[in-house]
Amino acid sequence: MLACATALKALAGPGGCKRLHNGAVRSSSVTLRDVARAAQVHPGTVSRALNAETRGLVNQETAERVMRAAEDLGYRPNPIARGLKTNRSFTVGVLVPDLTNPLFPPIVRGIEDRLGAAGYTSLIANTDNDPDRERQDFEAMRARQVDGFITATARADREFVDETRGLGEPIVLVNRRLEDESLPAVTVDDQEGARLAVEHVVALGHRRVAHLGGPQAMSTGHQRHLGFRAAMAAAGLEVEDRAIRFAPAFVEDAGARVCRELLDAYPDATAIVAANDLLALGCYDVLAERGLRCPQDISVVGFNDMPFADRFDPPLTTVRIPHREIGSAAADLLLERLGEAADDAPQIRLSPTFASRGSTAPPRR
Amino acid sequence: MLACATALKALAGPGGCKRLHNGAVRSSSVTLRDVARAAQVHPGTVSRALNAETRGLVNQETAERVMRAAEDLGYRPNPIARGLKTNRSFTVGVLVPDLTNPLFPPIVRGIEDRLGAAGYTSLIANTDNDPDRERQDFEAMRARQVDGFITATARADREFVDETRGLGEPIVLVNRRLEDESLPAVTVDDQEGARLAVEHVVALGHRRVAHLGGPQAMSTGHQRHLGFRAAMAAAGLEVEDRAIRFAPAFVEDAGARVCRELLDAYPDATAIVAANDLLALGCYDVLAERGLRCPQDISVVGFNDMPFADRFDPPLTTVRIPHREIGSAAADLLLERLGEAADDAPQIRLSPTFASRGSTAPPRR
DNA sequence: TTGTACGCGTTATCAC
DNA sequence: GTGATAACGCGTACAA
Repeated sequence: MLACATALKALAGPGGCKRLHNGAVRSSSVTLRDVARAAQVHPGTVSRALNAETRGLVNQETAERVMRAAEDLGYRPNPIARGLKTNRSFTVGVLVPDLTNPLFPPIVRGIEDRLGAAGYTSLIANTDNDPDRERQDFEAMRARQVDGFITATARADREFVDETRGLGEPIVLVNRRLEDESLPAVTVDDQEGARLAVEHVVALGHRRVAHLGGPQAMSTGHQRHLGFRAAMAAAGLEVEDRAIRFAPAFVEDAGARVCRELLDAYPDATAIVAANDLLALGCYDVLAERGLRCPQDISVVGFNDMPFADRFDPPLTTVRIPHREIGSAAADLLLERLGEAADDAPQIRLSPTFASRGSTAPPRR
Repeated sequence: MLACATALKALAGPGGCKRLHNGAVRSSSVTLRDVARAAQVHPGTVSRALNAETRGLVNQETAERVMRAAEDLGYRPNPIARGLKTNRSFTVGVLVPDLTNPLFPPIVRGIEDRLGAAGYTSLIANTDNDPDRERQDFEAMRARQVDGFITATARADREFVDETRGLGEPIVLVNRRLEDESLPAVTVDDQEGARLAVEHVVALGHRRVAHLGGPQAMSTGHQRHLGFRAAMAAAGLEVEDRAIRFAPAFVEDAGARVCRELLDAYPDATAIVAANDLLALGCYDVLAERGLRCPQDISVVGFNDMPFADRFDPPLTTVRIPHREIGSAAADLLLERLGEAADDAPQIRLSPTFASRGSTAPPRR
């Protein structure tokens, strides 16, 4: 008996063996026509019978015969061919800055799980926040006929909007929003989150609270900054200019660098509200290098509740966001738009909660 | 002037506007034929001219004319159509148990970056270690005509091998290997890693060393166990049965549960070599709940050096593996096989290193 | 209700 | 060196 694998290799093409030695059926390349032959009908009929929406057009028992044949042969429609005809690939592009940033995996899973349940596959690309690379990924995905996009990348608004206009594919923003709210977006309520953070340290007795902000070109950085100011004002606390510094990126070393500036300019701060957990970790490093203890000497609050934040030393007090739900909500938004082109741009804001842990304590000074 | 976006929506099909008001060229759907028309040649010629491998068959200046026309029109070859003809999708399927497990993002990035550079796109699926879901993802990817697979999932060998046989697409294992080494695999040298861990604690003076092992059905769990035994023997240390327990999964709560059993059975252990960082974190929890201090009362060693392991309390001493390189090596292996079907099955073992941090110290008892 | 025929965008195999 | 033509697998008007 000729081994199936060998036969396949010899043929080096489609139409290989359909039955393995164990009797299991394997669709190496069984097409619509094969099913048609088996069911004694025309390929067109098979197409109709197998497609749920057109099944009504075909005789009940013919349909059943076809479906049984398809089942027997292990027929799997070829999405490539289907897409060529229908201009739909049932694929969506997901752009994130960096999958190794712990913020994104849960969001991506939220997206993928929801999209997968709806029969869509997601293509993931990491842009490293490089506009060129982002553009490139974008084009590559369009070339692959993705039906839509979900993006968590952060490009300057104008530029992004310009390139997005006239785009055939719907696009949903996740964990970021546009200033003019012209694109559907799912984020956490960043201002609310910042308020939770400020209220927490204020309740502990802090008065001299600093803000280690994120990039102001990103909506998260900007909104959290606004939220910080608003909450401080609401608490009747003055915010000096030197109490606020912005990191150019949401990464640890930027956080450390800017934290040094912040402490130099505002040495009597007793608490730092960071715009992001990684920035907060940068603070940890600076405090350690300056012999300051956290939380005894200075309290630190993060934002995002990244995985394992409760394992840090000290366990990070932080604003908790529903990562997974953010992803699935974005997927839902896109799914709606994939069906029928909508021209509204819902702005979904999910509520953050708060995780009080070991990096905050009442001030001693 | 009619807005382009509106026109597109009205047409609701291909062949929309090709030029935006700003003069930028956008390929809403410019095809080979459009280029052919523009360059005054036959579509076939365009195909040849644009494909690097067949370009030699076409006149130098004709080729240039075609390429310029393609450039001008912003032509992007449609991979769908190409795939239909060539039976290649330039897509590979990547299966991981769970992207939110911090071990995988760096590996996936290693894979994607390498694959992307070679013009391939990767489809990622999370199986949650559910065999049914894995099978399903596998089939879905085959249906999408992926050219090959890279999988980090852990299924029982036999089953997996059976379903893999006669598969047209090449497959590469990452971070796991088959007992019989019948499939190409890239892993770290797990036994070597376990040896590093054991030697470290032995050098610190530990004699009563316990092993919190991983699932023995997984090669990582199994190999690390073997490595532990071998290293202990090499150090002239006896390993009692009660000094070893296996967790059913590489997750924190399994680690905690089994760590309790381990400590109950072997209360005078002074060091625990865990098969994985998450299991080590489970140990942290149990030590804390029993009032034992780490490392003063008991030392703990992890495996993987997951991101932020140095931030834990205490900073986790662990075996360090080159996550990213593991991914890119796997991608390389697959890339080789995508070109020409090879029937060898290289077993690449990357060397682990060691990160000595705060969770280990000399024994006090 | 079902068969026919064509087209989606590309590549491959022929001629010329 | 280039053009014509036929596929690839599927969906879908249109005809029967």
